[in-house]
Amino acid sequence: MFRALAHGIRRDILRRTLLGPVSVSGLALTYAMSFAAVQKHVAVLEDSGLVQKEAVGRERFVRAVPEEIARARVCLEALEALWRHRLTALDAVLSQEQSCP
Amino acid sequence: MFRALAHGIRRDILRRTLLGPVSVSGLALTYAMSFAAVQKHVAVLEDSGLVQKEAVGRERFVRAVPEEIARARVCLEALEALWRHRLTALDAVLSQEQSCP
DNA sequence: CCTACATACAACCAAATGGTTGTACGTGCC
DNA sequence: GGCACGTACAACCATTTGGTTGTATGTAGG
Repeated sequence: MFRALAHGIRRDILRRTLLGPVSVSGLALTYAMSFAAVQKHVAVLEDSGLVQKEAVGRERFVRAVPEEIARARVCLEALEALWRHRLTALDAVLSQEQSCP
Repeated sequence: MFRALAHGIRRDILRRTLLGPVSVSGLALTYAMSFAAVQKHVAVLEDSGLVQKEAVGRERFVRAVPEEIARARVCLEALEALWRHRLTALDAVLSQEQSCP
């Protein structure tokens, strides 16, 4: 999932599909690459769950799944929490030392 | 930077170095891979700014830079904010329609 | 029915990634 | 000094990634 976020084009696709469903070709005409390349990026995003496709006629509309983005954010928050926990543990040690003259 | 987070081993190194500085060899003996491979993962983390190395004698202690992790989190929060903004924009449109009988 | 379009998918290619081993260098210790 | 250890770095290899083009399929519209 972080792998899917690791590419600028894919983060941009995510931004655009967060604002509302966009067809794959609608996405493709913005980027200086082939339609098939954009299709692959969408596929990577879809595999990671960050995006879903919905068929309407002959078009596939791509829309972001904000819950999955939240999962990534929560993962980073857990890392930061680890850091804060380490700080409070350090505080505990220091206050112990203070209580030992 | 998301590229650096995209590998499980690197996220694990990040977790461990958040709790306190660890030498590269200290990190290496936990993983079922060569020392050089772990060295490369640390280098990727260092290039992305998520981690810093400090020389003490012949050892290099690796410690996480929580501010950089926060930057990644903030980036995801911005995406989620985009989503919420889209919702409020939709609300605005709907309430406008309600006000047009 | 035929054409045009949106998509899917396979085959191919160059470059990046993730791993290995081997070698060299600096440092701590006997 | 000499040895062991921790690290750096280069060379090499397999696999993955990111892109291309070409071909096939389904659907909308005249």
